[in-house]
Amino acid sequence: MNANIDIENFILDFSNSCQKKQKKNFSKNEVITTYIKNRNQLCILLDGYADLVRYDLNGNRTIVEHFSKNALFGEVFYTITTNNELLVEAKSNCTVLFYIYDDIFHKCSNNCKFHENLSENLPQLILNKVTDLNMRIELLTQRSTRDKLLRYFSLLSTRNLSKSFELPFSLTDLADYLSVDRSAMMRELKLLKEDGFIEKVGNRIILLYK
Amino acid sequence: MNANIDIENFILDFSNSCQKKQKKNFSKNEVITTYIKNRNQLCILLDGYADLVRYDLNGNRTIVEHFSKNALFGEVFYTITTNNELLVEAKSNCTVLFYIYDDIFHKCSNNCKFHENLSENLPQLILNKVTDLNMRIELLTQRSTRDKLLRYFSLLSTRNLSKSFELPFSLTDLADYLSVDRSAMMRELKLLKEDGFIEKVGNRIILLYK
DNA sequence: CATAATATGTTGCTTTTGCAACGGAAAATA
DNA sequence: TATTTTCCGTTGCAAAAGCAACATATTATG
Repeated sequence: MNANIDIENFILDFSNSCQKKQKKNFSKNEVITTYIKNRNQLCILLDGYADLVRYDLNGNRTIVEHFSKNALFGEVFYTITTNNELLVEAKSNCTVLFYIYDDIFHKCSNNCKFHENLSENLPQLILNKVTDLNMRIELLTQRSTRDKLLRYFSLLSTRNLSKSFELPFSLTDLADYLSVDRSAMMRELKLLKEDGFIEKVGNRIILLYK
Repeated sequence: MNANIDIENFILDFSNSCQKKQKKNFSKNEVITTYIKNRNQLCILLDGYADLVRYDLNGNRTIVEHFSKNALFGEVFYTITTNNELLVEAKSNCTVLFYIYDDIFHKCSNNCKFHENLSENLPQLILNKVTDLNMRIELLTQRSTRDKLLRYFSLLSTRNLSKSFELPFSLTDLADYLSVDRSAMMRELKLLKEDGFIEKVGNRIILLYK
């Protein structure tokens, strides 16, 4: 998000040199990849939206991360310790670059342009991921559904530089993202409207407080 | 944790060259640093234990991260958007290296050994942080206090390669780490004992299931 | 060692959340 | 366009979690 690097050029080089990579298109709702230990797959979302989703043994679905253009994902970011399924699902038509690495920070033997760019830009991209994850943690540590909603709305408001913004999720998915029950979230959403904190027009939220 | 880099040597060089850094000692319960926007401070915990703690407007205390030897912290990892206080508190006697950076990934003009090592090792250290944060998120997305406890215990069990392990937290702090009410957590802990899931001897937990 | 401070353990009560179920709206698909 | 599927919105009831208060144990500290 706050990357001051030339990601467009990076992506371009990423796509045009070296062999251990592959570009693929996906339609909405297709599974882009699953996280499997030791496969060493790194992915970049070139276009579209996708979610990292976990299905646990109780049947709960959790949206672990929400990815948009230029997001990095793959099991390199994950220490896989559970038997839970971890899937990346396309939420729109997507273009994804897959890359299999030996050592993620080392240049390949070919000394190709792609790897030069990768090792140059990867640290900053990963740092961006850290700040994203820290924001996610701030959301999840809110103690009530109301606080989670308000914190999330405030975040979107800041990002959009406006008190009025579109939700990037369906309400069903928002509940899975905040890790709460959908009907309980709907109830809280209604209370927030009744208490004059927000207005909701379709998929658009308008914050009414200071 | 899974860093296959020579962190001891890194730390050594970190300590012995270049000027924009400072080594300090802290006693238990002292505040090591607070997160302040745009100060560009990066810290490495050379020794001891420390917590990143957030105090919110409702008076809740949350342990955002728990740091041990060689952990990286500082506002570079954080997009500070709230008015909440973010403090790093020493949980034992600590030695901390502070470093003020201009551009975190660029070598300084001196071309010193410290910066050479920093830019070499930082990416891997940050990647480790990502995997830590992802585990933290997995914990926090558990839907009940029971599931949070069991997930956390399972994690410690894996780390210690044993069904029996010491808690690195007081129970009060554990509640703040899992983002739940302490008394509710104590109740759940009792139920876990009664239901035969765990045994608890002082600060030691023993897992009794498969 | 005495005393203060902090942590553990417990409980009754209240509030919040989850669960299950349903009808209607909207969107996807044949 | 008709029909199926998914999503939205709601509710009653049950379960879980939070709050407040307290007693006891343990740990720091003068």
